[in-house]
Amino acid sequence: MTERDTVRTLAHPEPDEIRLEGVLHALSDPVRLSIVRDLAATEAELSCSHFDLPVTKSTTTHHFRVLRESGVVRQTYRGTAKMNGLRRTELQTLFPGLLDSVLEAAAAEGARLGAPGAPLT
Amino acid sequence: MTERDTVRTLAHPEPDEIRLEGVLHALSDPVRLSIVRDLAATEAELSCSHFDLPVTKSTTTHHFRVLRESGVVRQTYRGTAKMNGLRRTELQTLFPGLLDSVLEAAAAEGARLGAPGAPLT
DNA sequence: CCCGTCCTACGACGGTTCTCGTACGATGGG
DNA sequence: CCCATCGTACGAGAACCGTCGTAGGACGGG
Repeated sequence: MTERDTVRTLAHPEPDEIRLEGVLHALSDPVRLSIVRDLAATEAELSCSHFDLPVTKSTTTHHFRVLRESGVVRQTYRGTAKMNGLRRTELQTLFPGLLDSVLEAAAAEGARLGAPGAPLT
Repeated sequence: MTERDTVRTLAHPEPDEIRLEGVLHALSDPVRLSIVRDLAATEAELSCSHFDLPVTKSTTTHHFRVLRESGVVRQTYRGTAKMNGLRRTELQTLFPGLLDSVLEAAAAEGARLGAPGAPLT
């Protein structure tokens, strides 16, 4: 990394090109929201293939592209793998508290729907 | 209001039927986000015709229905007019802080895009 | 009772999205 | 050098979305 990513770079929107509507739309799909939640659960970057999604690889590529083009995630190549990281800082600067609220809301809904017993441990 | 809305009732989702994805999707359209912002700017309920939207009445009806069916607004008839109010309490209970974050983000983006000079007065 | 206003229903259209399968390029290990 | 792995590109189809126009129903005022 750091300087070894000269080849195969990917286009990302600048902070001032990130649109709230685009971010909300990106997060309004269950598959993509699940990706973002997994990404938010760790500080590390995760490869596309790390995710266990109920769609094919083609569709996975599509969803990651939507997330990247809306400015939610940053993607960098690492050998054959493509690593994904949340653009926390930019999003926090543009829309303070928004990402956290959505993640908390997703967690709340997940607990409400998938675990009525509320597993705390 | 209070008890005069016996006729012509509209179907609204219960709090436990409101889905985060649905709310985010409802808010990801510029017209609908504009409606929600206007609604949030006042405590009063507003009629559909009060809004000055760049679409026809048919489309306006469609957008209000999306907002109602996703659980974002509550609609009640008042004579020939249909009044619209944000479901602040339910949303705050289900997804604490989410609505506020989105509204702040929309305001921030509006200031960033529409008013680079930042009109404060 | 009639009419104007407000909103809805229905049908339609064009565009976008989500999904897939298959075929293809890029990288790194043996 | 070959091959396995990872991701992409390119169709392609089904579904959905945003938009409109027209026609029609409900309400309130004169």
